Amino acid sequence: MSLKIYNVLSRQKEEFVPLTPGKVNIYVCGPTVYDFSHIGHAKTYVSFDVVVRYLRFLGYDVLYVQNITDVGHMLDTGEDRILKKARQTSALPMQVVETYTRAYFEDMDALGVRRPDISPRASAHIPEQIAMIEQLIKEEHAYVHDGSVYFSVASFPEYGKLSGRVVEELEEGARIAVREDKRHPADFALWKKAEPEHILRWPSPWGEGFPGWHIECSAMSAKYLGDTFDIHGGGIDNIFPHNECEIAQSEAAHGAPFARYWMLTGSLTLDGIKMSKSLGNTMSIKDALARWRAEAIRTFILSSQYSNPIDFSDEAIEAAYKGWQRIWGAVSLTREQLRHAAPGEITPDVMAMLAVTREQFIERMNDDFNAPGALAVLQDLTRQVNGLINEGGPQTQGTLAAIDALFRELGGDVLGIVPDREEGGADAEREDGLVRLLIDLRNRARANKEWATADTIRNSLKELGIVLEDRADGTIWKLG
RNA sequence: GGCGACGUGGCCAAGUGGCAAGGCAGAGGUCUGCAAAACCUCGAUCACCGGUUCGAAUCCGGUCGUCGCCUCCA
Repeated sequence: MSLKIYNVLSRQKEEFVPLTPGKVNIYVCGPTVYDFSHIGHAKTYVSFDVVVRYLRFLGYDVLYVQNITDVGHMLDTGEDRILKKARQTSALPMQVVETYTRAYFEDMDALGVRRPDISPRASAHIPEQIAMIEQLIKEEHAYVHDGSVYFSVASFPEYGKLSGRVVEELEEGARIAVREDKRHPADFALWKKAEPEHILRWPSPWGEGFPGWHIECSAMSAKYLGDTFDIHGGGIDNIFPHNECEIAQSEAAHGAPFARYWMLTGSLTLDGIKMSKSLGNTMSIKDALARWRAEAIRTFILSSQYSNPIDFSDEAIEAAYKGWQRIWGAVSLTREQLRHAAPGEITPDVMAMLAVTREQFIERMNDDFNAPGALAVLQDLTRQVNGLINEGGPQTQGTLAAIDALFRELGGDVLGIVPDREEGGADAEREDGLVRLLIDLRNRARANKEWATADTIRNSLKELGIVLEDRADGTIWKLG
């Protein structure tokens, strides 16, 4: 069975056939760096992280580009949001940009999101954007008015094909501000003339100004991925106008199809309400990471299909965390057993079971990256491994190593929820040694039926976040 | 008003024509010094109405409801 992707452009699931066999070029709309990233960003970027990880798992040579918007993203007051932040914090605009770009990568790193191959900044691609605008003017898809340049929606009949919007209806909409300088209310800015107080400015054929928000994605995706590329991703909330404008600009300028598959992630609500800067009900990734470990957040996000909306709540993420603990418990148990397992080959039964698991996992992921289904497969594996180790007696090195390898491959490499080892930094080994020493002392007490001493050690460790579990074959510990 | 998603057991959620995955919570059991973990067992006619079909959660029509977008937002 081959990979199928739900293509928003065609509104149906399609078999994925890359432009160039074996290679996938993918572009995902990145963040505007004027504030800390929130858990909505986490949903989108964790989702695409898994998409890219899975494509690589399948053997594709993936080139993943994700922009950093550091200019041109305006508020409806006409003020650039980065300039606004700079003014509020008495900082230079590029200081603001640098601060939040770094914070964004820190957050993504902490969430286990692998970095894109290229993270181009809008401000570093002004010449490319100007060149593209000139091309659009030449092709009569854009016009100049008083130092600004607008894209003419009327010149591109397919405008609206992604979002299902119809230009005529937009015209009637009362919510689109009619600007004197636009020929059509739906026309959008490619280049804006900079007023004297606007610090972020560049020279252009039309005078000093700055690029419109949409053009960066068109210019930078073309530069790094080509006029036509395989997958374009982003959050569903940007389908209109942003994504629609990208398509119009790119296809009008290049005379070639833009992205072939459009994948858009569902929005995230917080306690049932849409999270937005204007409403003020946001939760930053840093806040979330202070309360839950990254794997719990990833598991929560991957518990529903990427295209569906999800609601973030304490109950929901707690349930996801408990579910993750089951998987992690089986992985830890496997690795613990592996420390002193007898040499030996993998048994045929286990080999067959692992092969079926791997097959089912791939089947689920091939169905439009069905991560929830893939998680269910890992839960089945978890149940079988627990049964095998707890009831099936001691397992050989070969068996345990194969189980561990499969967890690493599917849960680790693809989903990013099974770490190579429990975190603990440089002191991890020392900590492990100390805990094992305490376990040894406690077990001597238990042998003498000194239950009070044994329980004191266990309870004290629990307060430090270390949980002991007495098994028939020995005591193991884990972080609670 | 327009566009688009969605409504599956207490909660989350997979499943696009053929006996309804998985997780969380709950109940009972096994194991255990106790605990924890684990394992076993137990639960849904899939919002409602009508239609197509031998057969529908899945297709079609309608009703009700929730959410997102249309203005900055991943």
